[in-house]
Amino acid sequence: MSTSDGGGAYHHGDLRRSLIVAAHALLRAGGVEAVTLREAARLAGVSHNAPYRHFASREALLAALATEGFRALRQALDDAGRRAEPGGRLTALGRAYLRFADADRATFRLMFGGVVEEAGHPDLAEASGAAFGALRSVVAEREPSAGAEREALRAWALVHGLAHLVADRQIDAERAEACLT
Amino acid sequence: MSTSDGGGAYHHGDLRRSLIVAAHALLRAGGVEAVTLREAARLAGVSHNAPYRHFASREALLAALATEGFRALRQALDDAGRRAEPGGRLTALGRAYLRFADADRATFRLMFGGVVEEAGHPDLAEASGAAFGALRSVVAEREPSAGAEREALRAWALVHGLAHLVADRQIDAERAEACLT
DNA sequence: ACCTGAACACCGTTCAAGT
DNA sequence: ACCTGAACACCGTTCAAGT
Repeated sequence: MSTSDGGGAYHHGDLRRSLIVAAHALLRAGGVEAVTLREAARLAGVSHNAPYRHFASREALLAALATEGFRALRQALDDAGRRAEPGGRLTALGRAYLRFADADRATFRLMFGGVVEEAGHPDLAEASGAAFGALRSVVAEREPSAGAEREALRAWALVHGLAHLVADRQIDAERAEACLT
Repeated sequence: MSTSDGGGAYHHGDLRRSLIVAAHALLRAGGVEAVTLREAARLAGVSHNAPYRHFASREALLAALATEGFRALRQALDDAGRRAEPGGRLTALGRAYLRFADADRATFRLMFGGVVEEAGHPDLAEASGAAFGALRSVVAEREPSAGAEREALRAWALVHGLAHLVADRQIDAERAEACLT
């Protein structure tokens, strides 16, 4: 009801969301360093100070972006896993992982760039844990033998490394996908 | 002669180097966002404007840090390759790569974080190319068969992914090294 | 609750000088 | 050549108000 009642007094039914959308646009366009509270506020049409009602600091806004990124990644991994036959599940998840990195390089880098530390951002830690959990469980299901943990870690690292190389434009997404077997 | 003649008029025989050292300390202590020209100048004992004699912009300073990082990485890879027997060369390089990421996480992230683009920084592009070349040549020497390119890329991605996981503190360096076989 | 304007200490960058 | 001080437009963050 608060979203569409058209009241004129407050600009937004959901300023928090507007700020995240604006910040995401800034992130995609110019990387982390282009994400500023003041510019996000400008894009959302509010004063430079309004964001503090929703984010305690610039880092909190960045943490929210990273959190959304991990949720989207987890969603993509889950969808890929559901659509694949059991035998091809790991490859399907790997492809989804690589496509995520390729489609939103800036967010991928924010998620893994160390600018926001998970400590002190429980939502972020939870979202990141959930995304890794989705990947790990599928890896584990394919490697139930002895030495499974090491093989699971290798598979994870391979996908993760390929994703970084894709995000850094060192290789293109197709070559990366061909490495998944 | 200019380094130690103790002339009092100019603070430094090599302000450029002093600034890089200062910026590196800032990078290690607080990540990319903590690297500012003004603070580096302060640490070097010069006015906030002096750095512009040596770096055209903040990004140029960051590019210099990344360049030094790639040179150090290349050095570490070369040393590791020289010390290893031919059969264990790839593993040795992988270990050196992981140790580099573990020892200087912030620089590793700067090198691969996308904040500085290689285009427009030829020194950086050259240093990065040289480091990758060292890795690639050893990978290629171990995989001379058909499908070699794909296997080389897999090996590279594995090491790179492990290094990122180490830099992000998702796994520790020992577990990562155990994955190199 | 949610928003605003003024204020403070920072930063990158430029300019006009000084030796 | 190399350095300085003043200046400008930004930014994060805080404070005192307004509805």
